[in-house]
Amino acid sequence: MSIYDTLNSEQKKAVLETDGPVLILAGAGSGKTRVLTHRIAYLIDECGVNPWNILAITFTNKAAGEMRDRVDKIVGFGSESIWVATFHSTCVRILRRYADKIGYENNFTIYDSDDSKSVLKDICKRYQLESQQLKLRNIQTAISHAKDNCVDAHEYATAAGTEYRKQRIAKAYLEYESTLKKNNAMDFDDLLLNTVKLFRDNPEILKQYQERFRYIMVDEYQDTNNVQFEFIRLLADRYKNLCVVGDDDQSIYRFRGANIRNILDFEKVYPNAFVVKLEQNYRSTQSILDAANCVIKNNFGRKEKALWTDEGKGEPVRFKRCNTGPEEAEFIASDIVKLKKQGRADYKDIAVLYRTNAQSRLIEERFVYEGIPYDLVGGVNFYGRREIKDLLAYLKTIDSGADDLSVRRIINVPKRGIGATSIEHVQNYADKINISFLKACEEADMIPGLNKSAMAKCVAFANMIRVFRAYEKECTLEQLLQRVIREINYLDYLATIDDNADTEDNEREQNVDELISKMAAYEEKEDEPTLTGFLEEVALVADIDNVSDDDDKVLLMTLHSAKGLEFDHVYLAGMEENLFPSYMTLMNEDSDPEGVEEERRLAYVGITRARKQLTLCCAKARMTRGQLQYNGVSRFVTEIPREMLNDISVSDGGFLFDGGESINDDDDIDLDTGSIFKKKMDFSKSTGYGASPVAKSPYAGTKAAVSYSGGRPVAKAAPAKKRAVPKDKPFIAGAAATHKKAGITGLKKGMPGMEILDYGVGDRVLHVKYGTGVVKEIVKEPRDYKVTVDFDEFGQKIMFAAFAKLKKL
DNA sequence: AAAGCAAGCTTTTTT
DNA sequence: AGCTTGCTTT
Repeated sequence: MSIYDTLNSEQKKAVLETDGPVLILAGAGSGKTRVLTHRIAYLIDECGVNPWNILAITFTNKAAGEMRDRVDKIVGFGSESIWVATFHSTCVRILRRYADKIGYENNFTIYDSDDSKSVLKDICKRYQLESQQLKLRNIQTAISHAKDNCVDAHEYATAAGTEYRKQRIAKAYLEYESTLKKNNAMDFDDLLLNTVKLFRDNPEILKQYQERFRYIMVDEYQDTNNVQFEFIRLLADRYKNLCVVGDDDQSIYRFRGANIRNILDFEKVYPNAFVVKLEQNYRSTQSILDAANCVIKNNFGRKEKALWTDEGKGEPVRFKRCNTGPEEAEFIASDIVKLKKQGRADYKDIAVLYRTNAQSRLIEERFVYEGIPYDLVGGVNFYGRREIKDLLAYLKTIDSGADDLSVRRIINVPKRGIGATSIEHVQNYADKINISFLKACEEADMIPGLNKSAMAKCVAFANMIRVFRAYEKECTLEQLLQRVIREINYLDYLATIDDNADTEDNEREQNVDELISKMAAYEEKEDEPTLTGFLEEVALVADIDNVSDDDDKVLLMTLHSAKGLEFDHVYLAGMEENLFPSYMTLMNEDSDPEGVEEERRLAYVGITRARKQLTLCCAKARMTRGQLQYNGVSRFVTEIPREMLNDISVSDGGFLFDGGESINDDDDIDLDTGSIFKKKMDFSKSTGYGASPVAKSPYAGTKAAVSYSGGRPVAKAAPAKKRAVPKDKPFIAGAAATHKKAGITGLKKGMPGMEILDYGVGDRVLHVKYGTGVVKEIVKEPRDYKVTVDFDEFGQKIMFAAFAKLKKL
């Protein structure tokens, strides 16, 4: 008996069909990872394929790591030379070798979407590209989609033709591209697009990789976009041993450019493709699968399939409609407490899934209140935090210095008295002679318009970076980071930036510590740790990558993040029309019916995460963006026949939800379970948890709870006690603040003060920024003169004489 | 230069 | 509602 005998017949077919294109349509929970790993083992052990020739691509590092572990377990020898990686890291590895072939340096930096955004913002400002109809956000997604479709800036500009909107996007795109190139930086989309470019322009390099990767496997194929498709197509073009695994019903990343046609049309692109359907589910009970099937069958144009299981019916799917959002959270929390008490589940067997990150707050608050330990996935990314971005910018600058964005981020952080005006001068100079911002700082004494002290500060900054670079050569990465933090007094700086000094700064400090440990961990595990390598790793992690099931905690996350995971008990929160499906998709339903279909697939993903018990929850009324909204029950609930649901909305049973109908203000609702009127009152007072110690400041409590422990960027439920100890700290901080304030005012006294003005009403004056204008009015104030000037170009401005520094003409 | 304040936007999802 | 942003104020 071989390991392959444990597979079912369809799985076995998928494993044994090793050559040529293969499409595995793998329903949720049908054991696709198992198939993939066995397939790899089969290739190596039975077909004599060199592990070196195998490439397996996934979407997340977490998935890659899991696959790697499982492959290691069943492949006898050489499993370490199998290339298992995400799309992005695969491309980075290729580009680190060959970026110079397409006009980059090989040590390019990687921009996350925040970085792209700030670059674009500068551009939009400079060229006045933003408007009511065309917002920064639109431009950013337009560019991203263009890249997803392999359209570069020039092609986009050509295609834009006379269309004004597109012309402006094209302008932004062109500028954006040249800025990134100048900064030797690539964004996420570039990693793919540039690799494809590299392959297209350099057939010999492509051939080399084609020869290397003779057997290619792609997981989650339904979520590939067009560049990813092209990347794979090119790689597989020589041997065509391409095996893709996916489920069209789980395609949920269209907004990110994923093209569901890639999987639906696979057989058109590869007419001789071997197709296998895996429909037997090894995860969930039949009740859960029935619910999933009922929902997903409402989609059109899908590949027909239906999940089934050998296991029994199990418990029926539960449905609970609460009055309000907080009540929904309360229900979920108390239900979990019950599960735990009855010994039916550990915390780690439970997940709460929702459509939008904003929904996590209420649930978190309630969890803190009930003392339920939880991990929060997503939300504000660890690497998106200010203090982390600052330090990474230092590291990036030390590593390369070509990236102006990073240099400009830190040149005045902590404050060095280099203000916006000075930065502008330096930038202008750099632009003029086409050098980097950092280089311009080095030769700041050559910069016209820059005053003496600013010059000195810029040069000092450049020197400091030089010193840091020397450190890099002589000490470990961790020591380097520690030294940087110490020498720029970063922790002192952090203490000054948050005004609510009690918890915030402490949290930032913890994040800094966390970054240090991540650096240390990286150094530990890597054979040849480099700064570039660390920055790269950091740039390509997703929040979900850091989730491990070692901790006994309930997981809170969006439905998107949950793809690929499974739990005994799953709560789907916020099953309401306008929330899920979101009002955005409902608004565009007529013009874009695909949107709702994608939401339905998302519902399908959510439902099929559950192994034993699924609970669908919603609220009749909910606070959304500061407004009370009444939502009907989500269609994804009503698509499941009532008799298949156990409605527990009223504890004594018998109450059935009323269709998808929404309720109005003056509808009388459930006066027996607490009237909606009363709940409305609750909304006005924070979030309605009365006088509990946590409720005193529910949000602050939650924030404090979001800490970074155990090496992962996830929140954990913090005990509510935290407040008591640092009680005297705000006092000290407050005292310090007072001193500082006094210091500033003291300084102020010695400042310009009341000078005698050399101009009067009616005179023409010159302002450094606003140019020329006419003085309209001068009002004497206790400290200074308030001068009103009508500028020729900027209109009327009121300013203080001491700061305006007007010159009489 | 930096603090303080009003305005507007957001969040649907993220490698 | 909460957060970021830009403008005003000192």
